[in-house]
Amino acid sequence: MSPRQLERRKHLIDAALTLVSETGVERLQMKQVSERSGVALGTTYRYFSSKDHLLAAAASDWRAKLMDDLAAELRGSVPPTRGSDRVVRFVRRGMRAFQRQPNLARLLVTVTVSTDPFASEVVDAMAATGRASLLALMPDVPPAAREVVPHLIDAAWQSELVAWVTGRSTLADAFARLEEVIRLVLAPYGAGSLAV
Amino acid sequence: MSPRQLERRKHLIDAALTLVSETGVERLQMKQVSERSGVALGTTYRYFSSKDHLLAAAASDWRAKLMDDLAAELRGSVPPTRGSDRVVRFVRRGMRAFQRQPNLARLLVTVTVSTDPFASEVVDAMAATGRASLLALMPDVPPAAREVVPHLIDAAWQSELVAWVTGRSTLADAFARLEEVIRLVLAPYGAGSLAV
DNA sequence: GTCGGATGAGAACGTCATTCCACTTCCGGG
DNA sequence: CCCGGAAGTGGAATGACGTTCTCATCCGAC
Repeated sequence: MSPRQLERRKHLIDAALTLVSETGVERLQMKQVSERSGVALGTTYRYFSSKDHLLAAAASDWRAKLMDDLAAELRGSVPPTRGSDRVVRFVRRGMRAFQRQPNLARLLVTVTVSTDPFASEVVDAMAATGRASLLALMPDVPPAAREVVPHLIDAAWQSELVAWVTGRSTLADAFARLEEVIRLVLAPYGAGSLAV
Repeated sequence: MSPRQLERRKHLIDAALTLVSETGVERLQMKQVSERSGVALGTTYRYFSSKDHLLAAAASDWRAKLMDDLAAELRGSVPPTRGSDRVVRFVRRGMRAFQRQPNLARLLVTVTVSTDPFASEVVDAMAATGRASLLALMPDVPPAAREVVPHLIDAAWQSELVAWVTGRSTLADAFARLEEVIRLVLAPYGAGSLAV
């Protein structure tokens, strides 16, 4: 892919993200994306074979930025000693980011349930990095649980995200439940850290 | 609502469920529903103000039947003593039901992420009954955890359902992970039951 | 019976995603 | 430097639906 093409691709994704964050996924039209990005509609389809494909790419892009920001943000502050606090803090910041960009949060959900194969790949990749980030925050969890626990927290997070995005719960409630889950799941491993 | 009208409503929902299970949600057309049910298209919209509304009603209906079947099925066999086994067995049967009706499972997911207000209500109600069923299977969980634990298992279940429905994992893998989650979460409360 | 709301049957409308067309513009190999 | 084909442009055309509309007919309450 030539630099020129990479740039076009980026413009498409940026335009999609801008438009989604402005008006929501459901009102996103391919024509708008093409206009806003300065790429012809037909060409758009040369880069992304379908709207779902573009949405998945855009979601992935945003999510990557988000994780970078989160990592940087956390690095800048003193980490709490207790494992569960670290995780809770991480999740709280994640939720805040969603709050700032509700339309992009909804985009994430849309892509998560998309049956487009590319979307599935992207979602898998996102889930993997998410679990890795969580795992990094819980060094005291024993090997036997290092697979399940992050998976579990990720699932709970997804679930709250969906509940919030669909208007079934407030962000505060969602976070509260999520925090409860985290504390419950990490409780058995917290003692060691406390002693440090 | 007259009996006549209740019947029409039922026909609409049945037709929707039949068509969805035959061809999948994405190919479901309102026109087909109207033809298959013998209710005029315009009338359909008098009963359900939108496709989402109809889908939500249909999903709710199916899910209710499903839960009844599950309850009956479980009642018919000897319950294992250990709490986590009971829950695992319940979830396994649930998963099998999804396997039998993948298109309806997908319908469930579709409705779960729908932003239609009626859909949200329905999803909330479904989640509540699901949690109640789970809770009934874990009598040894102490009061402090009787809210979180079912919630947690439900979230994990949702998450696996989505992963399966979108082709990100096989049903076997989904169930295996789910079982692991259940055992992990219920481990602290299992001892008492074992002793019985 | 009679009248008004409900229904049937299906045409008509409006909104997109996706594809096509007729030209330009680019770009790498000769 | 030149040329041919690939890539891009701008926008029209297509096709698929969800939703609404029309109007003739039906049904139940009075």
